[in-house]
Amino acid sequence: MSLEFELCLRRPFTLLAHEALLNIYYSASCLKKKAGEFLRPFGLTDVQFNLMMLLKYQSEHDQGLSQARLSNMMLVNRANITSLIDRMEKADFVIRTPAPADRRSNIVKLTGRGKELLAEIEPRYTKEVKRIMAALKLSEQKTVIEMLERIRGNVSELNENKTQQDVSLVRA
Amino acid sequence: MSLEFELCLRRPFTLLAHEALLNIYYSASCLKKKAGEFLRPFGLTDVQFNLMMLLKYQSEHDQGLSQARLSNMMLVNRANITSLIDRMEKADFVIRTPAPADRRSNIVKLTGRGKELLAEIEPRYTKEVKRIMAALKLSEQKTVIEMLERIRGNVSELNENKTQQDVSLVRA
DNA sequence: AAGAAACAATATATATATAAACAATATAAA
DNA sequence: TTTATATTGTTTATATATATATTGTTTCTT
Repeated sequence: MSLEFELCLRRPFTLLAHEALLNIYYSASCLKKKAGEFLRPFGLTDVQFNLMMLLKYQSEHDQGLSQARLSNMMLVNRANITSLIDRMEKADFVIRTPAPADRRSNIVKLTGRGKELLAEIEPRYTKEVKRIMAALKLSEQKTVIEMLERIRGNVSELNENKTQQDVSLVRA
Repeated sequence: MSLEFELCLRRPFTLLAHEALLNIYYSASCLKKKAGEFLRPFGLTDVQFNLMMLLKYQSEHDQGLSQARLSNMMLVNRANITSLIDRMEKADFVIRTPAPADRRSNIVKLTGRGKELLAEIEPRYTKEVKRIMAALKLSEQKTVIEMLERIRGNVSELNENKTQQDVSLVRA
């Protein structure tokens, strides 16, 4: 269903580029909303779930990740990570410990309860992602990814939210 | 540049569907951020600009739109529109007047200042949208739109944020 | 017409987002 | 090694988002 229809617009878009842009934006909004509804019964927000997934899959041997690393991987401003972790720590999903090597840094890890909850949610989440994205064939999914990458390439050079360390880490 | 690279992930995605979903989500986030940076010098947020564009292009003969209509067209919860209009009214971008036909309803219109500002911003905004979306050929833009529509179709039947009036309005 | 249902705007509580500024710490450069 | 710069986490202020509840108002049903 077209955006024009979904948003009850009286007049069509005059610029295709703008319609495409708003489609990306609106689709993300729908997906985010859907994720929120799905996760709500588990007491999680989509952002919190995403953070837990990163802790599970992006940290070596359950070592956890620093708040700075998490914020880079999540597009979440460093300023938000503080309160986000605060809430998640209060809910006993994660724990925060001082990093031994760097006294500025905190290491965030999943708690037992966090791991259990994630184990319960993840298969259902994956199933739902597959169901929704089955709207596209695998080849089409690749096409969308590639096109979106091209668009982001035109938005800006590099996300300035990254540190030099991150950049070199990735280029390595 | 791949999401894996941009987010400095240590491990690749295991599920293509998930990678595609996160690409949509991340791309929208980048575009929103970019729009915010672009509009900031004019004293506007992306949401406020979007609202002003709707007032300009979606109301008949400058009649304005009700808050309810605006919230449907914007994906913004009705609860948010109140404070959004409050801020924009205070900044003299829009005015709110009671609807003559329905005493429950407010009509929102652009002020002179709002129109002037929009006239100043719009051509530059359009230029920037064109520049960014030039990453895709017109045929590709159509493809993206069509694919995203299919995905949204799988997310849910209909946005339950709409009133029956809106739905019938569109189907008319 | 009377009652039930729907609707418009508002208010409140919570959770992100943004930018900006800060203190403590670490690292690079001279 | 001192100095300059960069980084980490935090706090604050503002702007959306979500859900939920409430007050008028309108419309639909009977």
